[in-house]
Amino acid sequence: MSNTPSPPEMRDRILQQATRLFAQRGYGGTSVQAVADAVGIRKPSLLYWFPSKDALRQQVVEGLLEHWKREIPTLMAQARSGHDRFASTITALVAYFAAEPDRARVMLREVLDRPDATRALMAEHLRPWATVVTDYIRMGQELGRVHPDVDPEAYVVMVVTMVLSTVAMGGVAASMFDGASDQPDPHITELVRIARSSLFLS
Amino acid sequence: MSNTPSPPEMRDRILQQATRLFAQRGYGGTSVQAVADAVGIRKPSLLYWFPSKDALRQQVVEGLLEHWKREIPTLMAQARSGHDRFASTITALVAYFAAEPDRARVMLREVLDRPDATRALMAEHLRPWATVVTDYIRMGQELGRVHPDVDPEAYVVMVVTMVLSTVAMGGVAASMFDGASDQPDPHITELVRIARSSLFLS
DNA sequence: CCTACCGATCGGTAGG
DNA sequence: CCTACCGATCGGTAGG
Repeated sequence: MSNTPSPPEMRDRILQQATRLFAQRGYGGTSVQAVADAVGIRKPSLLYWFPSKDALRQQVVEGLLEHWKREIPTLMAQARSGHDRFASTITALVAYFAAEPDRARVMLREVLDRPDATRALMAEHLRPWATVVTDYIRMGQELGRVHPDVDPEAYVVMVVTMVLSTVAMGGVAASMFDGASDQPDPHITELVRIARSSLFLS
Repeated sequence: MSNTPSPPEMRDRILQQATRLFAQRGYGGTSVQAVADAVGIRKPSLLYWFPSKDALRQQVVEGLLEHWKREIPTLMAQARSGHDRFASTITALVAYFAAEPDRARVMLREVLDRPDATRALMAEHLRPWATVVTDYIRMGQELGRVHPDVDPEAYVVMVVTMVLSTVAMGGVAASMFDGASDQPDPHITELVRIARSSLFLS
């Protein structure tokens, strides 16, 4: 009788296109009309599923964090001990983000646009996992495997910042040396090396 | 006879306010009207000094890069040899950016908004200095003072990324652990430690 | 540097 | 999910 698709499908399609456009042009640079066009519906139809542009933004961000909350445990499970485990886990983490750079871009933009609110949201969703890592680092310090002068909290923040930024900028300064922006691997390799080498002793 | 101030003054006032607003709200989220209001002039007056919003953006970015081009040599001169020199230089570098975070924020946003054009611009302005650092690293490797598996180019990119992002996000995840966002020092301290410890041997 | 003004687009609502 | 429509604001121009 009605042409209205099942709610979850259309909501997801809208969120998907909104994420893509927010990532590329930013929230302020993206009109509701542009998102509607990308989905293939009229603007008022979009505003039926999301009552306002700001509500759409909130849902996009909330969706990102829920997504990570769901996926991180799998990545975390790999890292239990030693250098190799650590390196492979952080590699997996970077690869995971690198596979969908738009999520990292939206998150970075969100931090720039609304620092306080975004910090609060990230804290709420990610703190449990951050705590697991900092506990692991402190244990490593007691065992004499991790540099004693590592600040566990600050270290985690810096690594997250590096991963997010590197993925989001997609090898920004790759062409600081040559014009090739299609091969981000050397930077990711170096990122992993830096993270590992600045953490463990020996 | 005329109320028109000397060109450089008004241009600078406009660029200053535009930098502040672009940093806070992004280019797409900032109207020409908002910049004019901040300066205290009418919109058409702003468009007399800068022919379009896009021209204003270009001048803001160009101004940032020229500014850094002028200041970096001073910071660079400190680092000639050894761990201490390196640490103090990178600390000075971070402190320099941290003192005016809006510049870092605009640059980060610019990379997100227009990746290719921004990479080209950064390359043009910063490549000479990047080369100095990579040469220094390679020399250190030959002398056995720097980790042999450091990728000099990628290392520089990663450190620049870390510095820019950390300053721009102003301790994003500071409140991933507690609510205090007014004390970015531990992150910067850790940043310097990571950069140093992942570069030098011993 | 200002007043006056432009067409286009903005986010959003009415009503079905 | 659509058509029709709203006031407000957008970047920009004319002309002085």
